[in-house]
Amino acid sequence: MLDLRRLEILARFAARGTITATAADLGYSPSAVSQQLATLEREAGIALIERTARRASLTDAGRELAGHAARILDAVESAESRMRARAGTVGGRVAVSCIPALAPALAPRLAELQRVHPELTVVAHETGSANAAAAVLDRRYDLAVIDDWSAHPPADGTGLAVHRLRREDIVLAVPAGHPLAGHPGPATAARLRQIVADRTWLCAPVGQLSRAAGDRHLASVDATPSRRWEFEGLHVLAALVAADAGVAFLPAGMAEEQPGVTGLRTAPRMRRTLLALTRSTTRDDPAVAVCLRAARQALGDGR
Amino acid sequence: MLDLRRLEILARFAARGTITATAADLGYSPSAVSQQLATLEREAGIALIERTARRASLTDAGRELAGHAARILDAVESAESRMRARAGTVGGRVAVSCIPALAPALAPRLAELQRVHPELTVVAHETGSANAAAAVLDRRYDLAVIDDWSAHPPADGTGLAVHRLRREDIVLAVPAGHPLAGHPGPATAARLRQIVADRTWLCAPVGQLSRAAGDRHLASVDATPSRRWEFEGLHVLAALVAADAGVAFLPAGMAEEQPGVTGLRTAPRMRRTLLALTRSTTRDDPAVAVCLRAARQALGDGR
DNA sequence: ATCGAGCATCAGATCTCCTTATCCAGTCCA
DNA sequence: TGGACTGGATAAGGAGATCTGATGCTCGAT
Repeated sequence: MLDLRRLEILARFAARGTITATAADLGYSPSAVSQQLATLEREAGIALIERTARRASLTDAGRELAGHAARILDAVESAESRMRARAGTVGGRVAVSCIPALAPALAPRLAELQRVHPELTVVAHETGSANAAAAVLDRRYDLAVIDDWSAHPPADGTGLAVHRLRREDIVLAVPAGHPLAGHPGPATAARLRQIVADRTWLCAPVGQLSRAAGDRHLASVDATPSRRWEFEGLHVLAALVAADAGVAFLPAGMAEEQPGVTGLRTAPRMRRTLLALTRSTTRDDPAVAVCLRAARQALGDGR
Repeated sequence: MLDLRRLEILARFAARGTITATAADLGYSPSAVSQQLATLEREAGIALIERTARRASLTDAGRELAGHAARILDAVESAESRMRARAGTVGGRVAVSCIPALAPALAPRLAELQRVHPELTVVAHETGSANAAAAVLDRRYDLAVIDDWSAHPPADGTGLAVHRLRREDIVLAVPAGHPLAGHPGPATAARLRQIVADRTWLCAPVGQLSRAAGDRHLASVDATPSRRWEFEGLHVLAALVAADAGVAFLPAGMAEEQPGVTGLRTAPRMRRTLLALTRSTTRDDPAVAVCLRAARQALGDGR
């Protein structure tokens, strides 16, 4: 009978592509991974891996078996979650990912969990929203807090459970001294076109969801920034606006909290949604549930 | 992570009910089973087994986990079959069950397989048709050859693949010296009513499918045997008819082969269907496929 | 040409798991 | 009532699996 741990190694290898990375992910030595994959090939009775001296890649059979492995591991994880739910024990290791901007708000809540549930180990990382879904499905994280800048955030899908934490309005952040700050009407298309012509436009680097959403909005009102500066991190953008370095789109809460910044409602309205992602196989796991609840308390809008 | 072998032990325990029987099924000592189940409980973090001194039975959690285990093991077996199909190798162990009457015809074909495919091990048993489906689903057998005496044989169902091998007419077998043997018209209702009044009715014991089907037929033509003898095995019944001990329903082929017996067509027509059962998870396994092909050649009607 | 990344293989230490032996608690039966 | 039997748990020991660390190989990049 095929061995579950070997199947897990194969699935991880399919996701990562090299034996060394697979070993690092799983906490084994590359040697162990190499041996286990060799054993799995013997058990399966067919070549799963194409070996060159420097590179190992999956054969067709290997790819197919990795697919089966993913489904099998899902079923096992699901069964484990159900048992933990029955036992009602909060324990084990939960890997959490959070976008950097929200980490300061989330971390204390998670730290508190460790106090309430001594058996629980939370491992938290900061990562962007872009690949979070894949990372959760890949079991690199069990819970990921991300933001979604599109009008219609994703819903539960293949293996992924999506939990809406909060909706936030996006505002045009201008320095408190700016003429528009005195007339706090909405940032209409005309106003936007004018301001991007006058002032430096501050935004996230290409590839970030907030950048794409902001660019879409500007394009929709036919506003083309005359000068762009790119910075990583919404808090950095907020500080730059306060320092009169330019203007930017920011979440309303963040603009309010930043002294020296005034936020103007956008028209048409622009929003982002804070989401938490889990695997549907861990839906029943109490450990994941308490982490999700902590995220709701730290970041949710109370619903 | 839950261990696959332990899950298999749990699933088997759920099917058998005692640790000793589980161990016997899997070829372990009871001690090993006991230890593995204890380990599984520790891993699952919840009691799976209710232990009294003399009896071990599943808790609710244990029953649920056994259900998950069955699905997981199905997925694993399916993956294994797919890999074997890709490799195209006929090997491993195939457990075959066959109803006693057909075993003499099937066995030589299976023996030949062992010659053609040295890597293949076939383990054959004779069992009745009644519990064959459950035994196949339970992995006690990989292939079961059974007969079905109902008008509408079962089709593929939950996890079971049904392969039709042959349909056979059922005839009324009378001794060659009997008056009806000279007038080989069909055994109509009237003739049946008369003959069961005159002669001893030979049939299989209660519980056999052939017995139930025969009784149904007799009842449908309102014929009540005046005297019954019950014997196990259709070949035995054929020999008894030849020895002028009575009359019986027999498959046409069996009646023809038996010297001293004449078969009369039944009206309405009565038939049995020879079926082979496999798990749908082993549909792709070449080893099961060659055994099924052997059964078709030995017992099928060439379609 | 040299270096480094990635992988395979080997030897040894550790750990897992199975078996045998023994014990315990009910149940059956005389 | 008291053995014999059945079903299960536990302890000890050995066989086998698996991990690590060391070593060597190949290929591509500097």
